[in-house]
Amino acid sequence: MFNCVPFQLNDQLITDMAQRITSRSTDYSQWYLDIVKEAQLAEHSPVRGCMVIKPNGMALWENMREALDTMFKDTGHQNAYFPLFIPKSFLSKEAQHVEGFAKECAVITHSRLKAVDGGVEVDPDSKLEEELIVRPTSETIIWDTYRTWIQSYRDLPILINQWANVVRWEMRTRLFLRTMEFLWQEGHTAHATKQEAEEETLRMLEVYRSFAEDFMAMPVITGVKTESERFAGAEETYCIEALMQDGKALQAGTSHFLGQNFAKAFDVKFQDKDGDHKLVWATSWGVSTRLIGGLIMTHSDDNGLVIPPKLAPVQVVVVPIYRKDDEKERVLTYGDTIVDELKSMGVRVRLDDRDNYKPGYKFAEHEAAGIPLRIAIGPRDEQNQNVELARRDTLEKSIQQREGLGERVKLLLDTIQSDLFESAKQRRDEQTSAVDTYEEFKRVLEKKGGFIYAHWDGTSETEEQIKQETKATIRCIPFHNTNSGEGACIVSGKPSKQRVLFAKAY
RNA sequence: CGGGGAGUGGCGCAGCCCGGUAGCGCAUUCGCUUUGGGAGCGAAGGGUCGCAGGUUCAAAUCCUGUCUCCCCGACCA
Repeated sequence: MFNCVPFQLNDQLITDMAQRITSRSTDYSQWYLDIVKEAQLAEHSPVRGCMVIKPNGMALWENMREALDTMFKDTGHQNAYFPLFIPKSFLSKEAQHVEGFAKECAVITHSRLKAVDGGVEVDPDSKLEEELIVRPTSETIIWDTYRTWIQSYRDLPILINQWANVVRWEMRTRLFLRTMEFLWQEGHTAHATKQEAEEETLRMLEVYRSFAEDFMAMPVITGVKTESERFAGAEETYCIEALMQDGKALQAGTSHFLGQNFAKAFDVKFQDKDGDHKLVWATSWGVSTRLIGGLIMTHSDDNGLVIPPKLAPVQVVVVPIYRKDDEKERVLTYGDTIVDELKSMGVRVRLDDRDNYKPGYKFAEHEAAGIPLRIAIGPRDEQNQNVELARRDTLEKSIQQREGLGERVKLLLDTIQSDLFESAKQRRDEQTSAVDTYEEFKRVLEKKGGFIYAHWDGTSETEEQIKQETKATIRCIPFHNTNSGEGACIVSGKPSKQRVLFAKAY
């Protein structure tokens, strides 16, 4: 009997959950902020638009970073570091680039403060001859450097990645999704041929797709951006697009084919085998802490965050339950054997032996933090050589034998990882529609949201009109289009080769 | 930058309309009882009420200015 109904919900818990469900359906933003807060990921900083990433959030980012870094190195890349400050003149060398970023740059104009009755003010005498920009992205300073690194075809390709922080002075910010300062990686590569650079662009897009789906368990659509959504200075921008639970799209990563734009702007040439001097071909690609936002909005439920096992800083938490000192000793010793076994098998496990919280509190806390698996052990479990295993994703609980626990935990973590992906994918597919008329487009967007496949005539004018009238944008022209086939543009009626992917986006 | 809301112990809030020297819940510390779904009781500590002016015998409260945060738009990874 005990094993069948080990716990009971109390009134308070039911009330709390009801309130949360209500708040989520009415205000997704608040729900998102609650998750960030309860999972102890980040908080607002005293500086407008910035955030303090707390240890939980940083541990998650570090795991993501490590997985990505491994993938970058496996594809032949190396890490390097370039300056935070960029001379203002660099930014103006590539015409589209300056247009794209000029409106959101932090500018350093002075180098000193001076004390003035109790406070400080900017010393006017310290005005810089040339202002410095805090990098919004590093193409310019990197290509200025590449000029000195590249002379011969033997110097190519250069395959470099940088982990850094960048600043974009955004008008409106949201934790993780759009902060003024954010952490990211930016890859910058230089190649001898166009083909090589194009291959690199797509190779890195595939790395991002694989990371999003295999590690984050976040299904994405890969494709190419339209001209108006293209990165400032790129010839072609490829992206991975994810769909959040509220039906809005999130651009989760981009990979740009930069052509010879930056090589021209910074005069980066190499002497080829044939003796000719040629301009270098370039790519850049990046993902940011925005991915944490994507992770939260893809998997979380009303009990808090859900982290896929591959990325979870703690994969399994062991919660001991006891009344008296002799029970405590027995249970903790029992717990130690479990922790030792899991550790030896490479599982990231933590024994929560804090004495000042009751088990119920710990359960709720670990659920909010998104730990994939919980093992609860009490005196009876110790006696019967059992454990109670609880999955974070499904909230299912079961009694398991102690014997062979390590193997079962490893299997279960794998199962959770793939189940998370499958259920996220199912959710996304349910929120994906294909339409043939503008009326239907508007109706679906209004009532259901999500991804909408529709025919488009390929012009920026039509794209802009749809954006103005519905707030939906073309997320990408997908590579693998299950809704392909020719048709007519939903607005202009002109012929269209394939449907493109629309959604309201973050 | 436009529209709306809000800044009061660590966190969440009440008090403001109608000025009179700051209160509640959670958290913290100590004690006892507890521990299988966010424990109970008792006691204690902690706040120049975002900031700067002004009105007044007296300002969390009224007036002016200013900064910040949240939500909705325009911009963006």
